[in-house]
Amino acid sequence: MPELPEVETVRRGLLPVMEGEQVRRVVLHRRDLRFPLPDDFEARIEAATIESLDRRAKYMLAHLSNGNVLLMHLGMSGRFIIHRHDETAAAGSFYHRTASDTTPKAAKHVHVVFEMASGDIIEYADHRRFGVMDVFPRAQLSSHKLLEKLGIEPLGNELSGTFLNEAFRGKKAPLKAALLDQHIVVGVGNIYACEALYRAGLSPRRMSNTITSRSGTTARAERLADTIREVLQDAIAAGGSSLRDYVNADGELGYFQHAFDVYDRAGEECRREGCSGTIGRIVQSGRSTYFCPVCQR
DNA sequence: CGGGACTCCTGCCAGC
DNA sequence: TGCTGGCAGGAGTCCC
Repeated sequence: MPELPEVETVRRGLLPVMEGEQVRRVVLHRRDLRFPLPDDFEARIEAATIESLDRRAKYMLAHLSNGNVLLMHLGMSGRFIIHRHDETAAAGSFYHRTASDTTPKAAKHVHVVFEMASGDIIEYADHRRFGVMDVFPRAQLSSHKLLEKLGIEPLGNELSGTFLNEAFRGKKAPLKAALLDQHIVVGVGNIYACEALYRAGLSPRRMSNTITSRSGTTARAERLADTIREVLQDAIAAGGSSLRDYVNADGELGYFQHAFDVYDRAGEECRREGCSGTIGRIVQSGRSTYFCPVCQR
């Protein structure tokens, strides 16, 4: 599932075909993603050059030379498929179709196509249509509804035990729910919330305020801040090192399945040295939580 | 205002 | 074999 590391890896996969490149044409097969695409979506993008492709939380932000910003969110099933322009292809073939024609899963659900001036084609497929795209003037960036209330980035200097101590003071929601709350720390989804809590040895059911104190920080808050960052960094490193696999032969930027310690491991042995626990699964706010009831307290 | 339930959507898989 | 129901999950919205 696309959490921050997957979005970051997809962003890096898109850089070579997007950054510094001009969009020739935008083709929409349907406009109803999670929110309807604005009527002027194509017009705001066509002929513009993508000056940079950034990430904020789980959103990718393409800054366009015409002053607009293209916002893209993968939702749960969003995928990009890259068709590199094949210069060795026979004249007349605009781009080299690959085996993705035979990958019905993604090909069937291509909703947005960016035809680049380079000849490269970038397709966005999203069978569940939980993904989001929008285009708006750069001046509206900080006030954009989807961006303005986002919490801090987990990979920067802001995330610390002190920050979590402050954010979780007086917060009664379980730690798992607090980690999923994008208004506090962004980028953590269901999988990495489980993994971070496991590494921190904290129960997902523990009330958030129980890892805080009036003194400004606690050992548990420090530890959790560290494991959030580590879990995400490790996943990005794994995604980056496997980028060639990640951008598969079909040009599809898929989600690399990382090796998880607890996620989807219900009934299996806890991997912590000296722990004899068995990974359990519970449901919290409608979502599966995996954890070790023995070493997570 | 905080927190939980509900909602969007479709593919997939277990179970009958 | 084919249908059904449950599950997956990011995040906005609604309601208590």
